[in-house]
Amino acid sequence: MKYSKATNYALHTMVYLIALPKGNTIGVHSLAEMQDLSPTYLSKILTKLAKGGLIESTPGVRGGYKVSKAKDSISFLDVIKTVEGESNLFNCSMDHHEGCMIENVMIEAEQNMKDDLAAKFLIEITNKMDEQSINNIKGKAN
Amino acid sequence: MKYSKATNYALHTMVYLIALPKGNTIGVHSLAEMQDLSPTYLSKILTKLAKGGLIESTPGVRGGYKVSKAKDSISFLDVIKTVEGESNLFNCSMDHHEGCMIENVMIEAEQNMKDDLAAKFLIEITNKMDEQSINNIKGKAN
DNA sequence: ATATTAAAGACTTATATTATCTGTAATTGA
DNA sequence: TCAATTACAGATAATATAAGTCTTTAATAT
Ligand code: SF4
Ligand code: SF4
Repeated sequence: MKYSKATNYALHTMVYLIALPKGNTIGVHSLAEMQDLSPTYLSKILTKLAKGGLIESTPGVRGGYKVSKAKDSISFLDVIKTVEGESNLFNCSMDHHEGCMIENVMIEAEQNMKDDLAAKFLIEITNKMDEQSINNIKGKAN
Repeated sequence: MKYSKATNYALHTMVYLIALPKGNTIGVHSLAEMQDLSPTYLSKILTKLAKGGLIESTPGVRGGYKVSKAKDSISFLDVIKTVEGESNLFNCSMDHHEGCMIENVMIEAEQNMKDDLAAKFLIEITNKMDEQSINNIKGKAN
């Protein structure tokens, strides 16, 4: 059981987007280049984040992506939920779920993780980025 | 990201083994039948649990499996760790991990889940099984 | 108009999970 | 000793999911 690479890419991308000056956008090409991955693949992930309401996009010349919420309000959980989906880590395929105690235990444990992830904000990561990286990103903004 | 079916099978199997009278063993055939799955596949999972020290096996006629620790000491985490392995949910493939703050956040969140799973014991599930199920298992002991 | 950008869908490839098949070794009991 | 029973190991196959590519379309600014 592992988080997908897509989650990794999404988290890093969000950190970059948060580092952008307010209102600026950056294209998927630059974002992919910084993470050394294919733009088309990252594009899918960005579309997911956009549909999830975390970022917004503008097509066309000088278009790109920017965050669509207050930068200090975006939690790790927000990103992970959007990319990985909402379903539970443990899901039994049987159909007599009512009152299942095994599921209850698993769901409760998972909730502890989620609570923690909901209280951790990406801006904390961005705030600790070094000056050079920040300037690098700003330089790539549209 | 999901827990594997193997984890589900392992948890149920452990509940059954804990329900057995102390010292009794039960074969993989019966355990698989109760969960409606292939004995050979379950066998692999049981071997893993045995190597992990949670259960012990005796081959040969009237052999089978039994728990190898105090029944009230076996936690959900014990089982999950044995089946799913020890690696972290989030693992970045880059090689500059030192002091990575993203990883720190993820690992800490995961630890909250693990702490909870380590405090939940399978015997609680067994204790709440109905009489009929318990007797069914006892009847299949060797 | 044209260049640039995101979005969408079909498709392929890679990887992990799930499952089966076959054979071997250990143990019991007749 | 012999036969039945059981766990164990390894190869293989089947399936599901994730990861990544390719191509086309649509929107936008200059
Ligand atoms: S008891 Fe719960 S986990 Fe077990 S088979 Fe039923 S629903 Fe699934
Ligand atoms: S900062 Fe952390 S998560 Fe990001 S690439 Fe480096 S090691 Fe991986």
